[in-house]
Amino acid sequence: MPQSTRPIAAEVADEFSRTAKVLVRRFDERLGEYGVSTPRSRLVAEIARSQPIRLTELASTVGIAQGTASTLVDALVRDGLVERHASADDRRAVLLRVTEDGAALAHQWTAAYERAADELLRPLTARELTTLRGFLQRLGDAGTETE
Amino acid sequence: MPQSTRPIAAEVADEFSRTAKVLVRRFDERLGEYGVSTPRSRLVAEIARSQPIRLTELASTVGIAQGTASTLVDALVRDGLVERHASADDRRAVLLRVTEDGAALAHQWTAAYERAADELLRPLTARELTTLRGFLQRLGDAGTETE
DNA sequence: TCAGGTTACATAGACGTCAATACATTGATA
DNA sequence: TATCAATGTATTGACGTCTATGTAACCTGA
Repeated sequence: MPQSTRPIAAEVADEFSRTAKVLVRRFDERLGEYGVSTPRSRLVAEIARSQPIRLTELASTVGIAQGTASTLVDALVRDGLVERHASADDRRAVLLRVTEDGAALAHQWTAAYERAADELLRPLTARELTTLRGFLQRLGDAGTETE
Repeated sequence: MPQSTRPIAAEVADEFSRTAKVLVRRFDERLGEYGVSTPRSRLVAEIARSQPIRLTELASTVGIAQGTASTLVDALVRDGLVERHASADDRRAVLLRVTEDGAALAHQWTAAYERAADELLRPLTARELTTLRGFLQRLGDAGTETE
């Protein structure tokens, strides 16, 4: 009966894609109650945590392309949550900071993000979460290394 | 030293998002060599595997919204890889089948997809992959259940 | 038989994302 | 100092994705 000739790796890839989409959707639902999308929330949180931070560093920390970060930050600046400052050292660089409004919202959104994470990942025990984090890091790092 | 006041769940959520993006990107690179995107490849493969299949069923199997599936299938039909047939039973329904060309490409793309999966998931052992699959299923299923 | 709710699909508009490109600045080298 | 490659951002065009909505067909109960 089991015609599972489908390789385990392919199955995991399928499942990964599925689960990633489901989780993204649920995160967006949770954060949507606060009137913010997940990407915006993550960007503001990261800027608040590491300010002042360069655009490129922000992009790589959050794991998005530099161009994407540029566009998203643009919207945050338009909304008055983030400010761009020229760097004194390097006039090409842009240093990002949150505004007062941005800081307040960042605080609120970070809490909401953490609650959502806690809730959505509840099916796994703390021990399993640690294992999962290890798996994810190994998968994400492979190929990024010194090769 | 460790100021890891950041909850483990939030860290895992961050890492999940990061890794998902990295993997998606790498899959696209691999499959791009065959002139196809990952979503297109997965759709054609699933249609080939389960034909004739309804649009809605296809969408839920692959884990995308029905409207998205509709748009993507549209492109596949335009490219002559997939055909839409009216269902005899239910005139609202659309039954999807691959064309001869589609079947040939599906075969090739499925192989490429499986090779890519095997390669990208190589950092984990077979045993770990099984564990990971279980984690993913539990995360994805939670909330979808009989509640 | 027909009215109203449900289901299947298509379409529209918005968003996040990427790669590729353009531009300004920097740094290293001749 | 003049030049040229490398670096930091912004912009552009394409794609996959979602939700919300529209339309047609189905089904059920009076």
